[in-house]
Amino acid sequence: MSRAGAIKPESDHILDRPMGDTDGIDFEIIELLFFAYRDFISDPDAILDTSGFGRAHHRVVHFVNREPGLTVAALLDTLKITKQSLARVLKQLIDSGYIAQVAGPEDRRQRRLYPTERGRELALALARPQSCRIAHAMEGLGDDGRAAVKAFLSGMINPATRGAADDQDDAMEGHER
Amino acid sequence: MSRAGAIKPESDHILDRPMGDTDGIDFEIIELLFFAYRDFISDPDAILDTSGFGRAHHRVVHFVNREPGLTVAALLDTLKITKQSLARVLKQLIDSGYIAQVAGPEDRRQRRLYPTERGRELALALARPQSCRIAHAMEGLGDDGRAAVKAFLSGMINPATRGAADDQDDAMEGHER
DNA sequence: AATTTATGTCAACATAGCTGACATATTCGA
DNA sequence: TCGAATATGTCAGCTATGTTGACATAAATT
Repeated sequence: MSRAGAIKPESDHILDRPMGDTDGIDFEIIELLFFAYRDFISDPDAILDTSGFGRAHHRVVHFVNREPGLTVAALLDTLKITKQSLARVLKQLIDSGYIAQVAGPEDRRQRRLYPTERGRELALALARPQSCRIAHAMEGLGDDGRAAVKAFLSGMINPATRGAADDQDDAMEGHER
Repeated sequence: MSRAGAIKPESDHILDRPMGDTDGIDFEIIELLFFAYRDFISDPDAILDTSGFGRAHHRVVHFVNREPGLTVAALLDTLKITKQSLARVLKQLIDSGYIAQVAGPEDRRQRRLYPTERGRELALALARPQSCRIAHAMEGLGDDGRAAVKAFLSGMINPATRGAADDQDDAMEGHER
């Protein structure tokens, strides 16, 4: 039924020329990023399907393992999702024994999040294929090429976010946010 | 209620050491990719919110503009989603006048997809901030650095996908898939 | 004429995001 | 010390976007 009407829309100003590089836009990198990221997350996705978890769980497990003891607020800030959204997956991860909560030593309102051994194993299992993929993609590159990749990716990140990401080796204890 | 039980799970083997670079895993790039991609799609997301569309629409509009006349089957293959999933957003885009369908000249079962001027404008508007972000991230890099970035991103893509992405300038007419 | 192909469509479901409202425990400031 | 602010949890419902399975139609192929 929608068939007959759609056949010859000659009035609709149809364009048949590809949107190309005449517009000064770097479509190549845009598409490379799309495909690269899609395949990049397909590796952990396959593992997660087995465990009954999803990408949301992946992110939580990852960051809790990267910064044991981080607060719920800090995690929310990193993930940029709502607490209701986090609550769902976090509860499952705690109930399944991948993550444990401990009341904050100073501020006992806080629930600091720690990985269990099980949680650590999962995080590592998820990171491994991604690391392999990265290593493969870096294969042909020299130190300067690798540095360029890091500089590029850093430059893609918003300043506010970048602040947190750059300080990945700092504890930043004392002012969570 | 879940409060009392969660405070002191000393039996649970809690880990307080960050999952670090002792495991031979490149967590830095993993996180850079996560943040970079998140911010990368936040630009078009903001525009799409205005139009009442979402990321799914973005992808469809993008690829139809990049390869006008592509078939539904080819688009499904690029996006790697089901036809039912595509149908929803495609219908909206057609109804709103962003994309037009034309029966295939040779095989009239095909619905070849073309952008309208409106669709082209939307695709460009969505690509522009992404291109700016990329240009900014590339700023400090020389030609070799830029080449390294492209090589890296290409290397991150699965071979099957990479085939299609590499041929982006080919018409590939005659064997859609 | 029968089958395969390209596409569309209906129905039901899952994941993961969202808003809004409200509860509880704890800390902090006046 | 009391009231406000903070950190977190939770209930209820909505949206976007993916999934599977089943079936319909038109056109091409054999």
